[in-house]
Amino acid sequence: MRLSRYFLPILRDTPKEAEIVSHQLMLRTGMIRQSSAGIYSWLPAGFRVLKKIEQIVREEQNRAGAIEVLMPTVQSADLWRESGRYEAYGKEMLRFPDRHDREMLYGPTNEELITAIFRDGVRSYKDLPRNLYHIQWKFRDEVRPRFGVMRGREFLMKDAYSFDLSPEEGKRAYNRMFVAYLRTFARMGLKSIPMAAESGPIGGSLSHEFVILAETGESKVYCHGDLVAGTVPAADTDFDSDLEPIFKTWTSKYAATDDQHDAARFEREVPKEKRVEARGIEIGHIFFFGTKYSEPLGCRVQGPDGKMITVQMGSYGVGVSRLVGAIIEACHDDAGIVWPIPVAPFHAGLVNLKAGDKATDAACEDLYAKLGTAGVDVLYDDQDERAGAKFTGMDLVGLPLQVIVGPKGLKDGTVEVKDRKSGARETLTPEAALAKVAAAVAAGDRIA
RNA sequence: CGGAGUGUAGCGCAGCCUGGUAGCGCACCUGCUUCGGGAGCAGGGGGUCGCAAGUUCGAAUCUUGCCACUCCGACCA
Repeated sequence: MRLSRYFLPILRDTPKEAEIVSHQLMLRTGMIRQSSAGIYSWLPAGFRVLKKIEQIVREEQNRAGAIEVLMPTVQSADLWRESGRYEAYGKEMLRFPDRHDREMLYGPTNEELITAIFRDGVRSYKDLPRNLYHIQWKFRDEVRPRFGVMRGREFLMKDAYSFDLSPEEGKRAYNRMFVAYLRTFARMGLKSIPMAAESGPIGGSLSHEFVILAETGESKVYCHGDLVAGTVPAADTDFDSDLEPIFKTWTSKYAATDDQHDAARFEREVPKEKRVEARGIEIGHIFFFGTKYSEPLGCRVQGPDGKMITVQMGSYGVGVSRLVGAIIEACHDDAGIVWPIPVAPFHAGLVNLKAGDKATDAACEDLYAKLGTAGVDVLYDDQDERAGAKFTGMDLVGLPLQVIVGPKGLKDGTVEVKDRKSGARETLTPEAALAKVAAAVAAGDRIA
């Protein structure tokens, strides 16, 4: 993409409504604009990041055997009456009548709808186990939205729902999502920690929150230090195998959110030097809740003995839009965002230090074409303007690599490659620069 | 929903106390000079001062009501 044809409205000053760094940086780098409290438009750069995160989530869901569907944002109140949640949900649910005065709502979650869909589509125990997910906008009319996309009213969420014949099978489904989540967040450059959690209004018995540590986290968390550097299951993990050992490894050490924290147990089980007390951002939450929804909604299948079996369910959420903010909270420095390669809006910036100079333009055009061919997403700063303003823009926007091309270097047949994270610069031939960037991008898409 | 604040150009702000018809920095447009890391000079465009009512000869400024947004708390992916 050429900057001269792109829409990247950068702000030099920080808008005053933004309190936390991710919100400030998202506004400044032209990723989002607020349209009303807790509701945002995604501008091109932000939308790219959102889509990259969404795609990683999708790939790992698919890898774990979940099947993608798409349910609507607007739902009818009827189903919610069946589950009993229409009254229970309260003011967080946005309700409105349609033209026939039917009661409608903007979905805050989808347990009811997916259960009805699944119920109406299966008859036999042979149709289980299944896990259906979708990635769709949700709306929860929060009393107090804040922190930009970290706590908006409208947000993009991946929610998966598992259907099993027995609690034991249900636990296996839970484990599959548990492992998928560890991989999902690791692929985005995050160190997520599963923590015992309260199941809250969704209900149920087994629940873990996936949390990343960040100063601006909303809640206090406590865990064993070993969990921060835990080993993430590899891509070739067999999701049909027994994943309980992986689950045990990750849950045997102490980790709890504030509301579940047991100070005495923490001190008993975790040696002093390993105790981590920090703030955390919740980026995923998984629940096993048995028949809480399948029972009232009548989601049953016929078993081999001819008897009806009420399906065991779990639900598994990832805050996709929240992750954009969460990643920035975890990955930034004084100069701006430092994107992990897999979620960066562009892998690399190509900077023309002297647009209008024939040799420089030609070298840039050549590199631009070749980087594209090599599978590198490039933002090409081709603007015929004063050079200075561009570079800090690249740093602010946080592109992982920058290829800097100017007449002086070209005299010696070289360009510069700058690494955003370390700030290191290397003087290379254009061919070597191309190879280096392509290799870095390929390496960056693997789990470290 | 309780408490506290803020609304003046795209962003950041001054002006309001002590009413006289709007200003600064950045951004934007034009020209010239510049050009290896957030350029300089000159010229210029853009605002019914959140909305409404009131007071007044006259309201960004005073009064009242409303709306929006932000922060702290309670609540939450």
